[in-house]
Amino acid sequence: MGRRSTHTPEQLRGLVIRAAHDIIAEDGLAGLSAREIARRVGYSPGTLYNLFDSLDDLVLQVEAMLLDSLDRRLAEVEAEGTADEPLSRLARAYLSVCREHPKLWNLIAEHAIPRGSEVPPWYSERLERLVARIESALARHIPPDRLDAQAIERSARVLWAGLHGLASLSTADKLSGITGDSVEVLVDDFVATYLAGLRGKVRIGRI
Amino acid sequence: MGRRSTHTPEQLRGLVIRAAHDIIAEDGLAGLSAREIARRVGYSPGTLYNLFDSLDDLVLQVEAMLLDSLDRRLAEVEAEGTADEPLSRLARAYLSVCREHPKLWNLIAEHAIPRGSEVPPWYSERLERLVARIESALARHIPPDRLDAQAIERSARVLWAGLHGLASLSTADKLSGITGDSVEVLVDDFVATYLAGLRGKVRIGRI
DNA sequence: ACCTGAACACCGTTCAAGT
DNA sequence: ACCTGAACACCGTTCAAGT
Repeated sequence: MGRRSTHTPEQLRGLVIRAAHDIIAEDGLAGLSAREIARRVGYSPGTLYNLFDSLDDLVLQVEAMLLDSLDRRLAEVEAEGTADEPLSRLARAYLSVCREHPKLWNLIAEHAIPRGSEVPPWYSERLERLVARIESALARHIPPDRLDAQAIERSARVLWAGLHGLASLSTADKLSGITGDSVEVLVDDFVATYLAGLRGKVRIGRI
Repeated sequence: MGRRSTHTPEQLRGLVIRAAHDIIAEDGLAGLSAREIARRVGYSPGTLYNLFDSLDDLVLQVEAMLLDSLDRRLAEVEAEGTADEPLSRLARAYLSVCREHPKLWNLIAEHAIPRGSEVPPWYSERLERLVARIESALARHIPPDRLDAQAIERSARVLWAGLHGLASLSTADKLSGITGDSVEVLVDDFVATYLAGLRGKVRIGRI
């Protein structure tokens, strides 16, 4: 056996990442295996290890792809400029992405950092980009002279984490409850109430 | 081979659950295997399947144990009655439990429902119990005549999900940021600001 | 009745051997 | 230079066979 010129390394990387993406979308992370990916792309399992350090590394690449597509979606929504408050629009867009592909999105929720290592910088940067979108939407809600940069960053992180928690519990079906408010209602309540609290604080100069 | 009278079935169940608990605390869910558990308790792997339907079932039992111990911890805190607001105390207690045993706690965050099945009722009940603690703490913050039962349940769920998101992202190290507010600061901000918003709404009769 | 251990159908990962 | 496929050390789960 030997070299095949059918795919350049970049093409092959793309094929492999897409195959992994599809498997996870269908069967979740549990359904993913190096052998199954190899089967789908028509190469042997060993070849994956020419392209990626490990399966964990490959999964991280899929996560990066997802974060990028989420970011693009949020950018679209930001550009829309409908009557709604920008933050609610962001929140609802985020939620709808999670609900369209729950198994894919679960990756970001469930994937703890592999063993002893750190979150790679390119991954953190993508998270930062998402938080930055929330920050800029926040800045349009609160007069900037009333809320310093650190307070905005803090609030943006709280909003991001809250959305994450709501989406995460919702896709895991751990948020049902008796009265059964939908996640959408909970997200709207969260954003509106937190913002109301923030405006109140700004008004009385507590920040 | 054959029967051993060294342990009653209940004792053995307890030993197995504790062994699984310990393995997860040390190495995370990835380190768990039926064979390793069997090794630690000194039985063969097959024996586990006399006691549990599957590894997933066993893991769910560990989660139940964790939710119970979290509930006991919150009950203690509730009884304390220090000067702090009860909700902040609950939130900080919850956070400290997560931070003491991040790998164990990650179970609850990362464990999606196995394949096609539902969350078992005894599991949902335990989640309900936690949310109920938040509800009763909330009721002490807001005059009950100003906030109906459904609104309290909604707010309790939002608070619970927000805490979950903050704890989850924090243990996954995905919340770091530039200015580096600690999770404690973020949790305090979340609870205080959301509550402020809630009080504001109550005051102007929006609910 | 309870427990074992071999067996089945899988894994992730490595690496000599091939083209 | 790139790819294979056998090999290694693992999995979860089942079940005939043993006491």
